[in-house]
Amino acid sequence: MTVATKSLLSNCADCPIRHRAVCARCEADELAQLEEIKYYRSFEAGQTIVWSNDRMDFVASVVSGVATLTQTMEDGRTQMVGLLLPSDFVGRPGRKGAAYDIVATTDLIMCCFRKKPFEKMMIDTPHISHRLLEMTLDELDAAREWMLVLGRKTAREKIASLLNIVARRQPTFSPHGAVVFDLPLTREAMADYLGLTLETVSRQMSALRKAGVISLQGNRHVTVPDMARLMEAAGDDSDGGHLI
Amino acid sequence: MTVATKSLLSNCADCPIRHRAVCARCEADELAQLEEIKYYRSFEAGQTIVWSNDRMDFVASVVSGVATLTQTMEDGRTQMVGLLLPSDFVGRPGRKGAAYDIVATTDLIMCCFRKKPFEKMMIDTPHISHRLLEMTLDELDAAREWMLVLGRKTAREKIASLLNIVARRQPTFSPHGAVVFDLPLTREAMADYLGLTLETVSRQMSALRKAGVISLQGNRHVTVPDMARLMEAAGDDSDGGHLI
DNA sequence: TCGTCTCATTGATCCAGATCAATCGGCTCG
DNA sequence: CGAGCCGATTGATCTGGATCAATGAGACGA
Repeated sequence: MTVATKSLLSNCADCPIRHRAVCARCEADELAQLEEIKYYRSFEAGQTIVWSNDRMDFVASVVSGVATLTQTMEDGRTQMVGLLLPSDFVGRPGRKGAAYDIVATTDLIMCCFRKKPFEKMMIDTPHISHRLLEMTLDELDAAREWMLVLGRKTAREKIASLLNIVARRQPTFSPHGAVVFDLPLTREAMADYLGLTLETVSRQMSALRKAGVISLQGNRHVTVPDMARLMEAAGDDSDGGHLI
Repeated sequence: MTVATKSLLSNCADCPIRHRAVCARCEADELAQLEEIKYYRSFEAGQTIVWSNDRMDFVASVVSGVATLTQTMEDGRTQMVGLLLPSDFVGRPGRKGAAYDIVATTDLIMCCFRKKPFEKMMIDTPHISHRLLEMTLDELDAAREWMLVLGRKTAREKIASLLNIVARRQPTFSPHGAVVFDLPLTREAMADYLGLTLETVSRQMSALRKAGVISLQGNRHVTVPDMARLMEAAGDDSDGGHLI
C-alpha cells in the first residue's frame, strides 16, 4: 500500500512545488540531506509508474499533475483507492514493494527520494517520522470516509462527493463566490474511484448540470455556482473542519 | 479516525492478552512506564464506548470481545469502517477526538492507556512510534482492500470476503482440514460492514450454505469445509502473503 | 408454560444502476 | 479536408440488491 497525503517535506527553494513544512523545527542539515537523495522524474499521461507488487525503491511527492492508486481483480474489475494531487506524498517507508498500481492520469512530475537513505533519515530525525505518522493517519481518515461513500451513498451523492474533494484541493474562486476548477479525471477514472460505471457517471454529471448545481466548460472544466448546494447533493454532514 | 490494528505492546505478564512484541529490543523500563499508565475497562454488548467527535483521552488494545468503528449519516445510513478483534489497537495518538463511533458488539474488555503519557512515551522511545507507523500502514492497507470489496464486489463476494477475514483472525481447525469459527456479528452488523442490507446478507448466507461452501451451527458458528472454495467465492486474488 | 423480545429467514415486488448499443464531438494525422 | 480515434453522451433494456412484509426460532423473565 502507498501512503499518499499532504506534503511531507519542507519548502525547498529549488523545488518547483511548495512542500508544506514538516514542522517549525526543520533544520538546514536535514534539508541538505534531502537534497542529496532527491531527484525528479516525469511521466506522460496514461503511463504506469509502478505496478502492484513491483519492487519500489523510492518515495516521492507529486510536483505537478495527477496520479491514481488502483487495485485490479483478475477479471478486470478495478477500484481506485487513492488520488494523488500536487503536494501529495506516495510511498511506503519500511515496505519493499508497492501494493497498488500507480498510474499517471495527466502528465506528471514527481520529486523522488531514494528509499534507503530516506528511511535512514527518518530514524535520525524523529519528527519526520512523526510527521509521516500524521500523514498516514490523514490517509486512513480519507480512506475510511471513502468507505462510507462507496458503501452507502447513491450515484448522485458519490459524484457530488468527488467534485467536493477535487474542488477543495485546487480552489479557484471566480468573481461572484462561484468555484471553478479542473477535473483531472476521465469519466472512466471517476467511475473507478466511485465504484460506478462510466455511463452512470456521465448521466449523473448531466443531471447535476441540468439541475443547475454545476456547469461544464468542455469536459474537464467545472463551475460550481453554489458550493452549499453541491455539498447538500453529496449528503455531506462534514463541517469541513478537522479534529485535531 | 481511529487506528485499529495488530497489537502495539509487548507481552506483559499480568495482561490477559498476549500483546505481540513491539520489537525485540523492548526494555524493562518501557514496560514499567506502560504499567503505570495502564488500566482496564469492560463494556457490555451493544454499549457505545466512544461517540464520534467526542473527546477521547486514551488509546487502547482489545483484550477480549469485538468492537466496531462506524460512521453514520444524518439520515441514519451507517457504514462500518473497522472491526476490532482481540489484540487490535484503537486510538489516535496526536488527535484529540474520535472520528467514529466505537461500539462493543459483544461483551468487551479493553486495556487502556492514558493518552498524554502514552504520547510522551512515544516521543521518548522512537521504536514505539515506529511500530505505530507500521500498524497504521497495515490499517491503511486493510481500509483500501475494503474499498475494493465495497466498490466492486457482488453481495456473494462481499460475504465470502468477510468470512475469510474473520476466519483468518481466529483460526480453529477441526479434524479434517475444515475451518470452524465464531462469527461475532449480527446480520445487521455484517450488512453495515459490507454496504448491504441485512436481508441480502441473510439470503447470501443461506445461498452459501445451500451451495455447501459453509455450514452453520446456530447463527454464530460457521464451518468452512474447504477454504479454497470460500476464497474462490470471494473473488480473492490475494495469496495471503504480505509485502514487507 | 407462556408471552415477549430480539435476531434471522423467506417471499413478493420495485428500482437504481448495470449492461448493451448507437451516436456525437473534438482532435490528430494523412 | 476527410478518416479514424477516443472520450462522452444518450437511449433501451435488464437485473442484483433494496424495500416492504410476514413468519420462524431461540432466549429469557414472569
